[in-house]
Amino acid sequence: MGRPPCCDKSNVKKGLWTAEEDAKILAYVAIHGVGNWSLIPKKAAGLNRCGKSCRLRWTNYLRPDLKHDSFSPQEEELIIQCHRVIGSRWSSIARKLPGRTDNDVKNHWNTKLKKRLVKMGIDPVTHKPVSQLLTEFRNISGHGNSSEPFLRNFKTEPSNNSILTQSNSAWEMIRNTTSHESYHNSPMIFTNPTSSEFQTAFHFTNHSNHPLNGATSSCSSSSSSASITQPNQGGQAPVTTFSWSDYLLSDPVLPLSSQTQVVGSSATSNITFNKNENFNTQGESSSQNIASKVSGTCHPASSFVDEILDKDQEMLSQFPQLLNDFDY
DNA sequence: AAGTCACTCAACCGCAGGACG
DNA sequence: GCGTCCTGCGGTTGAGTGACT
Repeated sequence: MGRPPCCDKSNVKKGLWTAEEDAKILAYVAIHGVGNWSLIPKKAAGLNRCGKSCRLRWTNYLRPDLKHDSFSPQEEELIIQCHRVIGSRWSSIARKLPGRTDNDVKNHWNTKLKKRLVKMGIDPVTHKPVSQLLTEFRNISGHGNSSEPFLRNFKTEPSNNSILTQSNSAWEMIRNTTSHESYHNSPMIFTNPTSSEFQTAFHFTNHSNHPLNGATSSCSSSSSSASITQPNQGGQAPVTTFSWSDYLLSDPVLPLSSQTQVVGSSATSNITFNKNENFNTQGESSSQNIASKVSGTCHPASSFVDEILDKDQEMLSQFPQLLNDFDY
């Protein structure tokens, strides 16, 4: 038996809000304050809206402290940096941007920033250059031979065409690819971005002196990506020093600490997170899933997750202020 | 001028977690 | 411990609109 609906949906208005409805919300808040949204249909006469819908209207549009102008370059850069570190935790990102809502940030990311990164050859999920992802994928998939049909689907020359023609994320494709058959059938074409494109990209994502640069997380996004690497500057070949593929393909008997080196753990950061933030739930299950698919055993993946958890603890212990900035 | 397409963004949906009785 | 209510969150949808053919 499921949970009953929050209101009688057949009797409730949906869709865009009118000025009159907005006025009723404002009047209700002025009298009763924010909260108890479920009481609105009873207390605000003539407002035939679900309380949940009223709360959303207030939160995303009517709140007096909201900005309604377009995002500044500084705000956009902050969104990108935050997304690189914590992924699609829009409410957390929005708290760093006064006057912006999670919905604003999410929409702006999906409509502008994600596309911008893709155009620059940056995977918007991992924030790594697509070429680097492909290199790593070759390493873990055993498709290092360029004569493989899969790799022939990837152009390596710079092109004016879009970087990713059919996917928003190279990593998405890699995640979704579970057999050689699908590799071979993949119609996607990847191209290497030019150096200038990379330089433009890293204007946003990798200032060498940017205080955010050292910030790494066990889960760079909500996806299964879990590599802890820093993109290189200026279009040079990126150097992966800590990749989940290391765990998937390395000898599980050897101590992991001797096989990997984590970058950024000694750097400073002003992107900070609450200690209660659970970065590992999705990444853990996903990486284990990938591990099962790729290696047929879960040992390397669980070691990988353990290592990530350790590194998270290490990072947080080094930067106590990390525990305070994001409120949940 | 009309039709189509792509884009934006407000709003909806389902789920999860905390508070409370 | 359990059920209910409320709130918050992230993903998704679809109406509106402008650009393009």
